[in-house]
Amino acid sequence: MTGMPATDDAAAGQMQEQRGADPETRRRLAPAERTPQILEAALEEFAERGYAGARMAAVAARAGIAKGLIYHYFPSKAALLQATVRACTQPAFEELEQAERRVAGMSGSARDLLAALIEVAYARVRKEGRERHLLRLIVTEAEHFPELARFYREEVLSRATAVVRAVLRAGVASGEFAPEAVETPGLAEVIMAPAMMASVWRMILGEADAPALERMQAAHLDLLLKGLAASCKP
Amino acid sequence: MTGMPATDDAAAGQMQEQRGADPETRRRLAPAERTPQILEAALEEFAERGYAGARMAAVAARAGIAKGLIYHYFPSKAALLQATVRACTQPAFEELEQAERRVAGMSGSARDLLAALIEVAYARVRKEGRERHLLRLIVTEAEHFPELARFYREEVLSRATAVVRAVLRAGVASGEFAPEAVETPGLAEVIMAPAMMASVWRMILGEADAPALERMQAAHLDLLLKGLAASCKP
Amino acid sequence: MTGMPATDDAAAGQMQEQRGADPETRRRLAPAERTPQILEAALEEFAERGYAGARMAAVAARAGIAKGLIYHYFPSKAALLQATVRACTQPAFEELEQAERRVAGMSGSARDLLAALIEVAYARVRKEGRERHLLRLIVTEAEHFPELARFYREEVLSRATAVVRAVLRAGVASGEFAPEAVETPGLAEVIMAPAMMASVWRMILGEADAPALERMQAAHLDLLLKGLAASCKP
Amino acid sequence: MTGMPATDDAAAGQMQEQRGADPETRRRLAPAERTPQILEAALEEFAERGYAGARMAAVAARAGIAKGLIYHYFPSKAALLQATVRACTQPAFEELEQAERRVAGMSGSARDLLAALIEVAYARVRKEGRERHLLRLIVTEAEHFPELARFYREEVLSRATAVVRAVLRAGVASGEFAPEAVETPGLAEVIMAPAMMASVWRMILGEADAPALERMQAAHLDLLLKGLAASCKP
DNA sequence: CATGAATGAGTTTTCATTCAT
DNA sequence: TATGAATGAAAACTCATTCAT
Repeated sequence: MTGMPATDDAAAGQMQEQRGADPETRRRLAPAERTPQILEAALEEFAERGYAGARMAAVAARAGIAKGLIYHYFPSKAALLQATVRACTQPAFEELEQAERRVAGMSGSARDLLAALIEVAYARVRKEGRERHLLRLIVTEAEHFPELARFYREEVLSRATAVVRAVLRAGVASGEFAPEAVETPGLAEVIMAPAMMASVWRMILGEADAPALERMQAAHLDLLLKGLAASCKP
Repeated sequence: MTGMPATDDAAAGQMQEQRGADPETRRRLAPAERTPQILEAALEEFAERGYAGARMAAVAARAGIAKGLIYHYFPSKAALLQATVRACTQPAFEELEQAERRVAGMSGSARDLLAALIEVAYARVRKEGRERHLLRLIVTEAEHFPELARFYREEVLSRATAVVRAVLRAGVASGEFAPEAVETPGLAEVIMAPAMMASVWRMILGEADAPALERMQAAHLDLLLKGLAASCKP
Repeated sequence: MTGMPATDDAAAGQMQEQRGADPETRRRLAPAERTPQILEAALEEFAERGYAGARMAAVAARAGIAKGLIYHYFPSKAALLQATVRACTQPAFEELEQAERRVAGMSGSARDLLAALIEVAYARVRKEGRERHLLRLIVTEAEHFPELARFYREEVLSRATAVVRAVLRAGVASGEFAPEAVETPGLAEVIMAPAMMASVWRMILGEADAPALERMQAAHLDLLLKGLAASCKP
Repeated sequence: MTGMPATDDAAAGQMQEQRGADPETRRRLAPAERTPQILEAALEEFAERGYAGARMAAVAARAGIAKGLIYHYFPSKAALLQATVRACTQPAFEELEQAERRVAGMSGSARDLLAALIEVAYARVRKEGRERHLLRLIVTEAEHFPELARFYREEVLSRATAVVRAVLRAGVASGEFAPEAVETPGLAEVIMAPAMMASVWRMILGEADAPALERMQAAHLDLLLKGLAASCKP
């Protein structure tokens, strides 16, 4: 009994669920390549666990790199979240703008416009991935990270509201929608709420247990068309 | 987003002192008194910080007791959350039932019924307190604590849907609402979504920055009345 | 949702494995009755878990009383162990003395005496209960509680050695045993070791897996009779 | 037994500093070096205090590292003990095997063989260090950690018994020992018990107060030679 | 005498962060 | 740039002991 041998099983190296390839390949990337890799991993981890529950080690593992390397790119956990939000927010912003332009650029009746708007909205909900993660982050951490609330307010809510209002104005102008549609404050929010709530329900209940999107979308459009129609006299 | 973690607001200074009584005497309470006290504190802490972010010491401080005492009543942090959810869920359930009965017991036109339903829904959103906390918990932690998702699905979503459908049926039966109202799946969800989303917006943006409730409520009711009306021919 | 109800399941009162009778019966005992009850419980707990591993709450539970009551009788955990050892040690001491006298009082050949001695020794090993617990305590805690070592040295080892020597002397005197038997230091220890080791083996391996007592006893006696015999010329 | 817990001897003062190197630099070692270092420290601590009494902080201090580092290598206190036992057990096993071979490889009379066996056994007892610690651990914690009991049963007891039986067989074959020696079950255990008990006595009473090894060894061998001799007619 | 709620000083365990290699 | 061993401060949890009832 001269040397106490290292027990093979118990020792080091738990939680190696790297993503990246073999250890050789993963070395020496330029910051421009490494950064988005880390941010992607961070987004997933933060969205899944929340800020407090996220572990830097887990982010590193998801990114397939060592813990320490994160600190070459971001000075702290908080900074990583900040960067994550910004990185996430930028494309989301662009995508929203795109959708906005798409709707704005449309010709046709206001009813078709509305239908297109609704379709775009539910399409966003259907989509997996970054946006869902971002929403999760917003809902979960907005209270603690004001930038998230700001982004949601300015880039999501008010933009969406603006688009809806534009459509309403077009409909009223063309005589398709009742004139009140442009004068009722809060209407735009009511109009877009169901699609957004569908997203939240999916967050809470999961894809499987949440209300079916197609049905909601159809019922939603139908209700709006009737409810906004100029000819409608309740 | 300048100094990431939003300066730990209230509880920063090092855990605020007791709640009510004098900090001197060590009060001995019966478990039946102490338990809800702890659960109350836990609900606040969990809702405010999320499960991972919540600290047992903070719960104890909120309840005005020593850390260790919590473990006299609950064996672990997870168990405390579990108990908190259950305790929280029970009264919430009862209140929902009450609201349900109130609507069900109403006489009058379906349009009045609908108005009443909407009023009840927004009234819930307006109310501060435990419910808001519970919602926060659900949205934030449902993924990690299935009981929360279960509660939301069974006690909130499906109940609410049922009530809405009942109103729709009544309206169709009385000829006030168009017949499709009872046949369109997903309609009930669309109908109640705006009120629920209003709650989520308040969670994300705070009381001040969220869309105004009264406006939404009015626009919401108006849209529904028009959209559901039998006479409406879009 | 007015009061947060106490969750029935999670709350208080784990580990009630009282021994005593119904809660009414167990009240108000005179110290003379309560003390041994506690000491008994303490012995079991200390023997089973060791000093550090023993919990006062567990002792109380074993004794069927409340934690606090122990402190009416013993000022601290250490004091409880001390008292336990003393209480345990006293009867053990008496029993040892008795066995000593029994052997001393025997008439007959030294060989019979030796057989009787061996029988007494193994009988002790066979016996369950307090002694086994005391031995466990001694082996486990002697290092930390000198009184235990002292007791073992003075009351167990040296007494046992003395008895063995007396038998040897008798055998040599009667010519049955070879004269060296009284002059060889360490022989007495060697003679009694197997019975004691049998006890230790039972501690380590449990009743079931330890070497069979009957076989050891027979082999032991046989070996001694041959090995000590005056007629033996190896 | 005056001041119960025997004044915490060495480690009292507040945890002795490092072991070897300068306390300044933070040394980065390969796991293959650090692991045995920790296991060594753990063995000492566990042996000295028992599982329940051992403190992770003390293990860390003995190893000259920070508390947290232990958890880099072992997930919990229990796992550390487990690993310690395994690590400890491996060399012990090898040494036992060596001793076995040494005896097996001997030529000469069975009496010489027996003498050699006894010498090996007492030599083990005399030796300080890891073995003593392992024995302590086994005696103290076998009940709670079955692996310890298993190791003792399979690697110590049964091996030792086998060696003794081999010697007995050789002696009977050569006519030196009486034929019963191979047929008496339990004899092997009786034969090796005194050496083992000597170890236990040292554990209980300390080096100083335990029966003298040399005397026991001499008396032991003498008794065996006489008791096993073919020529002996008691 | 008796209870068990309450405390507080530890102990184990976790993890962001640092730094030797 | 990259690693993961190492640290330290904090958080979860335990339990001997106290004390209101």
